[in-house]
Amino acid sequence: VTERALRYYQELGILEPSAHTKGGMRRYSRADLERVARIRELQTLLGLNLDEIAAVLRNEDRTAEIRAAYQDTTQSDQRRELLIESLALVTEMRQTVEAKREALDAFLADLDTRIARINAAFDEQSG
Amino acid sequence: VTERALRYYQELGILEPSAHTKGGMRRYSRADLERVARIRELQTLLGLNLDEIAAVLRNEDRTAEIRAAYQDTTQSDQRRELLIESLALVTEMRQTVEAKREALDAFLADLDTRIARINAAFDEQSG
DNA sequence: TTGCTCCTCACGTCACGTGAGGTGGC
DNA sequence: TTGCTCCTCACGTCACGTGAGGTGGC
Repeated sequence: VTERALRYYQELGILEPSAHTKGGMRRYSRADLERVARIRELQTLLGLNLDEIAAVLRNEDRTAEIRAAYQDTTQSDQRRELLIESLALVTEMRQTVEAKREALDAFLADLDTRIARINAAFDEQSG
Repeated sequence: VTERALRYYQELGILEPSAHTKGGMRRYSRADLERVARIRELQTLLGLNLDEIAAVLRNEDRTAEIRAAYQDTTQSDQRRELLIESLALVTEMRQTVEAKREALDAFLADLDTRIARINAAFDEQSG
């Protein structure tokens, strides 16, 4: 992951360096880098574009907020709303991931039959 | 998959329409469309770029050729070479797919703990 | 103080998307 | 014969890659 990518994520508003030096240099914390890793994971594993990733990250940030402010019991209605929203989003993502995994399994099975076929051709040649 | 994509694949030499009308219109056979499906599968599931896909397709085309010309026993040495090459390529692909599947499994497990956590928060709220 | 790193434009790339305008076959 | 489909440029887009040239902090 290059400098350019980090700047591009910042430009899109999905990654803000947690600190700047007085000279204007961007400082990335460990949490920032984990966020970068999350972005790349969502890109490569699920094939999401940066708009979709922005939506996922927004939701994850909000649920993290709820968890952090769990003491204040006053707004339990709003909290319930956010829990419902999170559950819907995560469940939806789970389904797409599950579908992708099944497709990958089918792909693997196909590769295995190819390998078996090639080995059979070898045997036929030797025998 | 749009017209533009088909033309682009043709431009790169990875998909040639199997026939043309006298007027110059491209005719895609069922085998052509299967090739397109293969291209998309390699793109979306494995994240290969069109250069890498070209290499995979070249190999698959050659192994298909070998299988088709299996009668002529004369060039058994060359055939063995191609079998070895194919086995290496398919085995390598199998490993990357396996790695991807394991990553997806880990991703699924993470989603499941998130779902469980949200449900626990619901229970805590109701109880 | 001197490199060196980081900075901001800005153009290039890959895999197409999307009209713009024109010819030719059911 | 008349639309309509397919054709070829050609510019736009997304997610960066890659220098070009300049300032500022160990």
